[in-house]
Amino acid sequence: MVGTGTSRAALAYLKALYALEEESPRSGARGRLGTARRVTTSAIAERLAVSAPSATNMLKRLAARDLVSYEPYKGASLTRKGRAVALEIVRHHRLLETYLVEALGVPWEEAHAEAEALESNLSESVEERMFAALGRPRFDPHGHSIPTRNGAMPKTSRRSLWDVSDGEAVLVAQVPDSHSDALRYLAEVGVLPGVRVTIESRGPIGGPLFVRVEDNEDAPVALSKEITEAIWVH
Amino acid sequence: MVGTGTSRAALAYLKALYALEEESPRSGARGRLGTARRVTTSAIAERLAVSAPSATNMLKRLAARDLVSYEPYKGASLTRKGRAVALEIVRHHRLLETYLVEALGVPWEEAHAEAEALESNLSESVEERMFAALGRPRFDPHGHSIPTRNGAMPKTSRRSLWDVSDGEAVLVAQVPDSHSDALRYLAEVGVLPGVRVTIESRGPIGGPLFVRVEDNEDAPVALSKEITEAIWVH
DNA sequence: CTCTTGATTTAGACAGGACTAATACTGCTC
DNA sequence: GAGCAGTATTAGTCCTGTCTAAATCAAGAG
Repeated sequence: MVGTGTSRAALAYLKALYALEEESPRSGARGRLGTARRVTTSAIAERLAVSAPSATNMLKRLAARDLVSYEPYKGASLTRKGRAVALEIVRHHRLLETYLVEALGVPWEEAHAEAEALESNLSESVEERMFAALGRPRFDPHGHSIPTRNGAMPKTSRRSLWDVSDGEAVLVAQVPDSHSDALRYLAEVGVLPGVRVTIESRGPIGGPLFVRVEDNEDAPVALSKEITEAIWVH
Repeated sequence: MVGTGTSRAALAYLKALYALEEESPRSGARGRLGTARRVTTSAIAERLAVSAPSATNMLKRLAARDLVSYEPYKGASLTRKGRAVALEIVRHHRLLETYLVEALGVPWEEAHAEAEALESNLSESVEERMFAALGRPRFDPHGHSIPTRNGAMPKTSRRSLWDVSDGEAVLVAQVPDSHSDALRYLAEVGVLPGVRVTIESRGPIGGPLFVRVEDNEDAPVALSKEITEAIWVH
């Protein structure tokens, strides 16, 4: 299993922390080099649908095990050790998603939840077999890159579809993995990783983006600000 | 996942209870018809490597949820409801074992442990997909029959190899699924489900059984009483 | 019928996780 | 620099599951 001796719940916190560190600060090209971006207690609590005190409580325990560095009122961040565990489980998750979709035909939008249920009990040995069976994939079905076994995470584009200017054509790199309704819709209109899309126009301030999908003669599809912010392109 | 709302630990108890009910009483052709064979607290505790008080405690809680019928000092047995949950998880377990071996090439003797780790988080949907991918198998790699989805358990032979008389030839129906050392050995010498074997001779009282494996010109293999008692034939 | 022994259960603690209510801190505004 | 709003943390409970030590039951031996 993962990060031996680390409970399912603790792993969930580490994973959430990892995700929040990744997505949040964009840190405006600043704050790189060890300036560990701290994540607030409430952000974690919200992400895990747990009360704030529960989060505080768990963060303190994870800190005691040197998996996160936590300073009261200042938020938390993963230690090197905690990051390794988080990456291990992210790898499990994404590999499982890929396997479920590719090998077992699980629908795209259900893969995330199924993988989440299984990820914390997947052994390294089975993981390795799935990895080989899939041909050592580098991306999961949503376009997220799969960390390597020794915990290296390939860099990916961080430009969101929302930030693309009108008329520009870009390649979809990744879409979110949760929110199955949204995923079902994206699959339906063909906005998938690897597909080229062009911004046709956009509605008034904060309004929807009208996107033309390659090889699709239909009317452009309308996508909300929220979803286009979560779609990354290059 | 399984038996919704039932924790991993509780499921382990139900599964153990099911296994113990199955293997124990042989009930000398008597005690059929509803005479629910009661399993002792200590048998469960031993099986799960847990203290006796822990077992008592859990049995009481399972009884409160109407999953087992439990009477102090008299042992416990599964209720209809508990049996259904147990069978569901047994199905998950055996299907997973089969899948791991067939589809992913996990070694025979490791399948049990890997399946155990995953079984309680397998959704019905993924289970169904694995079942279909395998061609709706009826037996797992150790020859145990896989309960149907609606909880019916096909009857199997209950004659143990130990009880076969000298010179008689029988077909191996099933071998145990745990004890990887023993399994590795059985695989090595070719004593597998579906293989025909003949009892050559047996050592002095309680001594090893010497078994000749079909199509194998080598010397007969020696198998202990313990292992031959756990191998079922027809 | 009583005693002894071994299996079981009760009692009492503890660790992990989660919650609500109450308190304390931080940082922004004036 | 004081006040306030909002965020975080502490306090105190609860529920699972597990353990050890102590008490209790059941059943066979005499």
